[in-house]
Amino acid sequence: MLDGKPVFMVKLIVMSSAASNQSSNNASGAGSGVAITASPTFSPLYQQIKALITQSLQSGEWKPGELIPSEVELASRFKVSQGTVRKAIDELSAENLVVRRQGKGTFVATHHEERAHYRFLRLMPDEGEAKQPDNRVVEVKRMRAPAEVARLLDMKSGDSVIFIRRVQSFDGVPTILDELWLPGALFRGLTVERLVEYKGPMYGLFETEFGTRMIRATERVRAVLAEPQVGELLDVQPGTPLLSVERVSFTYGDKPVEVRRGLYRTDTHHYHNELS
Amino acid sequence: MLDGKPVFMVKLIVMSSAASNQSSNNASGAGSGVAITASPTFSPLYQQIKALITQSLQSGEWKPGELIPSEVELASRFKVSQGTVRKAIDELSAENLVVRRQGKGTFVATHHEERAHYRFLRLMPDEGEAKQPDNRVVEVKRMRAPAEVARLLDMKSGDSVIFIRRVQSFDGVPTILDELWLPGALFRGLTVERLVEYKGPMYGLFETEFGTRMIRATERVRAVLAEPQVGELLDVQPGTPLLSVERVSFTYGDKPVEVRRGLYRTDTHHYHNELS
DNA sequence: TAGTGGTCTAGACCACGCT
DNA sequence: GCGTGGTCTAGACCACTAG
Repeated sequence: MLDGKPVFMVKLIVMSSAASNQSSNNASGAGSGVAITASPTFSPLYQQIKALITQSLQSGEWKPGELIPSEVELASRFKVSQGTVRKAIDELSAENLVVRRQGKGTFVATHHEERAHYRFLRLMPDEGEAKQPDNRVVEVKRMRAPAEVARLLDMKSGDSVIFIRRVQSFDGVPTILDELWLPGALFRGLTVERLVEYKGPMYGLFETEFGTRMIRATERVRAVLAEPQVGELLDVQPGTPLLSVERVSFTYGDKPVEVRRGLYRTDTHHYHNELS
Repeated sequence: MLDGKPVFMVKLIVMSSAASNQSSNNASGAGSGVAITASPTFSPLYQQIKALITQSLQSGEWKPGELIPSEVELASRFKVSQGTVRKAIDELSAENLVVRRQGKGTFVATHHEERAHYRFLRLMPDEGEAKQPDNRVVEVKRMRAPAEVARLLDMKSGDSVIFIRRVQSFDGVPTILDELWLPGALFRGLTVERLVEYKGPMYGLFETEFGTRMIRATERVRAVLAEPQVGELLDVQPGTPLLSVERVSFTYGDKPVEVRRGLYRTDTHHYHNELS
């Protein structure tokens, strides 16, 4: 593997009589292969394989929804055992980067699936099943990044961002007011028309049309009072208590690519969370 | 394993020439051992091992903080390979029921550790490191379960519950007002004195003094306005927006054992969440 | 030095989905 | 029937901890 280009550790394809094996103090727990480290930071083989697979995901070699090579093929490609590849994919699967389907193969995760639609939407109805909201895009414009947004997006203040404001309704009741800031360079060509035309989750649009896949996010939730302008959009009195949800979303390499501020009505819905 | 007492599947210790192996249509993927099922519900061996270990945790055979038998010993006890035990413990570890420590062994998880203290407290300061709050117990009393509480605790309405009200402060600022309802039968003898005396997290007290370990919880978060009585306890004006966090905590076997309603000030703190 | 969990391998069979 | 992921085993060596 690695064609002799060490990252942290070089795995030598030596099956026996390892002459240069100076019983390293920092080796992997390999069985048949022998491994030594080039630096004090130890990294198991399966983590290196995981990193290599992640690179292929990030580079677009395997696109969302597509089938990736089977475990046996990856094992032979990387010159490791299937078990090692398996452990790497286990972690990728746990991180929702990849989805395994018994009998079919392993697929790159995509936001175009039922199961993904509610992964980032924690607002649930108090009674009954979760439903897909209706979207109404209020505004899309290009602007200069406010200082706070620029800081969160790891950009310079004043850099170009795309700003979106939209309202989501459940059963005709406006419930979520979202404001989004996206790096202008990544989302060039995003217009109100394309947003409105597109059916399905917005992250699906970002993934398919702009090649940016949201992987994880952090949220900060607060209680606030509805301002008059907000009250109009959400059809509530000014002073109504609302949840303020500040989200920062990340793509591969922990790169922030979205700042979102949502205001949620919680009279018939609640923000659901599992602690474990 | 199981001494011939089948749960879902019987693992026969037959190493070769399995005469009675009628090529079952629903067997485990065993290598050397042969396995057949007694019912149509298939359960992998490691899941059965996991269930057995969980039983020992639940029964108190191994108490919180204690070392459990090593993987090799469990493997020999259950007559399976170490790899199978390992996979079972992997899952228990992922569920925070157990903590692995390389070179030392596997320990029963406990709320008496640094790492556990913040597992169920999602309120974080906007700036700086998380700190342990100061507790002030306002009230402890025995009462009859309100209908809603009884429903959530899987009890009959009117059954005895213990009610606790307390205020938690950060840097002297009252920030959290908690109201708790606990099943009276499980927490008999819980008094305001014992709560006040006890240093450390409340779940640690529950675990040590009452033998009930909280494993997971669900929360429903809403935005509400401070009532006058609440405003006094949290030192805010009536009408101040607060987070309302309704928690139901579960112990082994998904049994609900706590209903908690927290009101959080979010002027200098926020409810933190990771989406992945 | 002994014992524990952590990594890695090789090989076997099973459940599943498709052709 | 074949290929995929899922389970299980046996054995090896490594990293870490403690006596």
